[in-house]
Amino acid sequence: MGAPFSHTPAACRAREILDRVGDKWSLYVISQLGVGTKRFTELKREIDGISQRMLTVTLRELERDGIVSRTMYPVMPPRVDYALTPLGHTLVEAVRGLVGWAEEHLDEIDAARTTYDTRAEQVFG
Amino acid sequence: MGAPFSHTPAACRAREILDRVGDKWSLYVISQLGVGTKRFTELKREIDGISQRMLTVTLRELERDGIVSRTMYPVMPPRVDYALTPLGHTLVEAVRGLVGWAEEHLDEIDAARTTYDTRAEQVFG
DNA sequence: CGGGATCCTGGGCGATACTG
DNA sequence: CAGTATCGCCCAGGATCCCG
Repeated sequence: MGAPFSHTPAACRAREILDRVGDKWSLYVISQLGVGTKRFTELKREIDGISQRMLTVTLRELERDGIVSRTMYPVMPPRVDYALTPLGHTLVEAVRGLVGWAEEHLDEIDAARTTYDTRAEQVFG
Repeated sequence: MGAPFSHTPAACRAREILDRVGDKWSLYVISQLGVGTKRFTELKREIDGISQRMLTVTLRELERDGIVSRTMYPVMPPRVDYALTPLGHTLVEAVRGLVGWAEEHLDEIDAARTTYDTRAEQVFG
């Protein structure tokens, strides 16, 4: 106790996964694949605002990390299925904790922001 | 069940906190403050590689979000203490889950990367 | 000591066009 | 359908200087 997550070393580990999951799109992709196996276009349609480029890049990254599996069918037109690996599923579980925290405390954060901004507004013109 | 974190809406919530915690320095600052109250220079010394600018920016952001408290003493030379708020402490708890996942699975990720890169190396020259 | 103000650069990301 | 390739923008964040 005392030390939160034994600070420096553990914080580094945490940052490593934040670098994998904390980018703009990874979490959305992981979230969608948590529902079940999906095809490329399906993901593109469901993840609002993502470009085909970023979907490809994100999927490659996640595949490289062993979080997402890619299954290609040699047919015309091409068909590729994406799914979470077992490792990917454990990640979803881990992230669930953060989501819970978010749902529980996001209002407090918004309130704190409003308070902070209002105070700043009063101090200056 | 089935849906991991009821995908879209919850994934958005998760991204909101990832935007707060997932930047380059926030987690390090939070981690250090989890140990106890610290002064500006103390944090700067303990967080390797952070610039005074980014420490200031990060602290302001966390203060605005109600995660960090700032106490100023009107003395010369100035003295400012930073500490986690109660909300900040709950965040540390939530992040602990991710840290645990990191410690447990980071080796698997590294292995997956090596495998992936090796395979790519064999396919191309 | 604890910052602000400025300037500058890298690379993350979007837009667009082309392919098997 | 499922990508790859190219270009270019933007801004997070580093470096530097100054100030109460």
